[in-house]
Amino acid sequence: MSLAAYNTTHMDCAKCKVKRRVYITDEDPATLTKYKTCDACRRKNKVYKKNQKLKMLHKLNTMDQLQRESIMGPTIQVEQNLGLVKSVETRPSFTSFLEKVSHNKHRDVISIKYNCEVPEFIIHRYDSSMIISNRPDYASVDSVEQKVTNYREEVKKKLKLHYLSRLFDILESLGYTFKTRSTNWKNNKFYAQMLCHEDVGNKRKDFSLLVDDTDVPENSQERDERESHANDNSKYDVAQPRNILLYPCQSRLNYSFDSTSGLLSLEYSHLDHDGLPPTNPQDPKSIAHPPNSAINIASQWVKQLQSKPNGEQTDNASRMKLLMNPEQDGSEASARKNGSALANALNYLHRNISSKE
DNA sequence: TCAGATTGATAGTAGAGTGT
DNA sequence: ACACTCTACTATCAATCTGA
Repeated sequence: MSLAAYNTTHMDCAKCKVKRRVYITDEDPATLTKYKTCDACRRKNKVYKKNQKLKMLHKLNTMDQLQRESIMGPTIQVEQNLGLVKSVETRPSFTSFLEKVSHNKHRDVISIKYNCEVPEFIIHRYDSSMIISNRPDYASVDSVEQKVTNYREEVKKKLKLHYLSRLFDILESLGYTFKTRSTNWKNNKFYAQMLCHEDVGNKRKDFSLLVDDTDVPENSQERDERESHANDNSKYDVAQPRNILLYPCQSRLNYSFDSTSGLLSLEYSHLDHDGLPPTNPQDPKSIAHPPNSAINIASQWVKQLQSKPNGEQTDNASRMKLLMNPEQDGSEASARKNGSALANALNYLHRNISSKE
């Protein structure tokens, strides 16, 4: 489209109704077709939205502060700094983060966080233009890739050396070992996830839990077949029990590093093993998955569906009713079993909530 | 068995559009 | 000016795969 064509447009701004013209009401010709409002109106709206957001955040911050004060009394001034985000300098030190982790010896630790800007003398910032522009003419794409790979290796090494090793040392003294679950680079950011070595969530999900042990097939041929498969591990790839106890400790150690800004953030959660029921390492089915885990919920559903006596027909409505209210299935033993499981789960939940208050 | 990579899902956020 | 919805994008997390 020519400039003249743009200037003869009859499109009005949906907000201020001014006739829109390229380079007059709209700097970029593309915005004429992309948006229904002119640059000025969009700018104005953007400023307004930003102010609204700040107001809202300030309001929430004030409400949160009042709420906390009503419960715990006035807190120290640093916490209620008007700036919504604490500056890096006023944030808690890494040592105080480690100190909070150290409490995990006798307490559950839920979602404690640490953020900091890693000094440039520890990890230099990633700058793709530097890598490419400094590339000698003879350099191949491979060598650029190699530089990126080297940089990433360096990041991991330095994070480990300056931060993670200190954290692992504390965890080791508590008797906990965290292993890497996954790592991932995305848009110059490094994400990593670690889990407690003894966390049941760490282990392969055993979907045989969905079928109760007691559900041995009546049919002897079917039963023999199942037993023969039970010994055929290579075929069914069943997780072998190892000689360690497992706990539903809901562990979580996530950290990320922004290689352009140098920002490091860590988040740690882990339930104290002493307060958790250990599982029998010889029996994979004894693994106590957390009550709200998908596998437990699914398992409960399957059990409920299977709990009806053989041959008894149930329509969809009554089956759904049964799922919504499992205690009414008429089977006393089943009700007692499920009831106690539910009660245990609720007690466990309340114990955790009250321990955090 | 493990670390690391890949890929997909999802929650959160910013910005545009529109009506009052 | 304000409130609301919708959409696109981003950050983060989780599942799965692969190679050592």
